[in-house]
Amino acid sequence: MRVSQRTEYGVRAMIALARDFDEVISIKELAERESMPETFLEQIMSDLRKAGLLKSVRGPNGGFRLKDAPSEITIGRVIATLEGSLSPARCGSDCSKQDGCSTRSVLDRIERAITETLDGIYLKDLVGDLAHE
Amino acid sequence: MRVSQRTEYGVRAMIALARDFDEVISIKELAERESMPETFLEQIMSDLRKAGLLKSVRGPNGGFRLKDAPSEITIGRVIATLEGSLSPARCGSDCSKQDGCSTRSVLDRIERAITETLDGIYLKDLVGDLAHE
DNA sequence: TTATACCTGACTAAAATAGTAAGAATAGGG
DNA sequence: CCCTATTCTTACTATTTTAGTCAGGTATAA
Ligand code: FES
Ligand code: FES
Repeated sequence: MRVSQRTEYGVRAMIALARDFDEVISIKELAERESMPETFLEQIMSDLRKAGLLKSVRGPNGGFRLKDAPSEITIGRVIATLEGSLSPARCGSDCSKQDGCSTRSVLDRIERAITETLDGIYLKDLVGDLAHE
Repeated sequence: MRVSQRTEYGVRAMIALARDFDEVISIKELAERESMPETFLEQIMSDLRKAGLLKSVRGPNGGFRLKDAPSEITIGRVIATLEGSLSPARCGSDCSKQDGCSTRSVLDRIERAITETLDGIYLKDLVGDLAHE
């Protein structure tokens, strides 16, 4: 049930952008600051942009910035985007056997707990923290 | 952040044993009932036994039974055993950078939420549910 | 027009997962 | 005492996922 490295990078990138959310920061700069692999980060940023969490600026002096204010983006939204979903279940919400499935009822309760927790944490709540490799 | 197949099998096995917790049930029987791969289940049961969740009986008519009553075993204990821990963090609790680490503070909050949720669910609460492949 | 940076998709190496297989140890029944 | 059913232990293998790399294309400021 561990979170992927990819997700961790993404979260750290979002927090870094939240730190000075008025500036446009390039992938190169970001990767250096947070010591993350540049081309890998590129993919991750692309997904976050497609999900509507980031705005990108192309060309020289281009880069990324948050689409919304750090006080409006929850970490739940970030992780759900990167991880695909917050549910630990192996089968989708369309699984035909859902009804009365014991494993599912447990897994769904986990999802609810995670969602409630993470929807209460905003990027602005984390900008003061350090970012560690 | 998905739970492994292995963990799912283990949970289902525990619930099945909770259904008639006064009987000794063999791996073969269990694997058949729940349609799980027999030799894979064998490993899982072994771990659960080593963790003190099961008692085993060797020889003919042997098998497994719960060590404690279904009203005393939480699903949190089961999953923590199978999964190693309930924490989604990538680095252990001994990580030197823990202090003020942004990712960590988020991940620790997730762990707390999961733990609280799962420590409130006992095997006896799930015996009524069906088990699905 | 050129350098900078995002964008895209295909590719690869390593690690984790999901099993299989083989045999040793133990215990009950004839 | 032997046969058989079962757990126990370890080693191996195939598949999938993860974590990245690489090569090239596209937009844009200067
Ligand atoms: S197997 Fe899909 S919900 Fe239980
Ligand atoms: S890197 Fe281990 S706690 Fe942040």
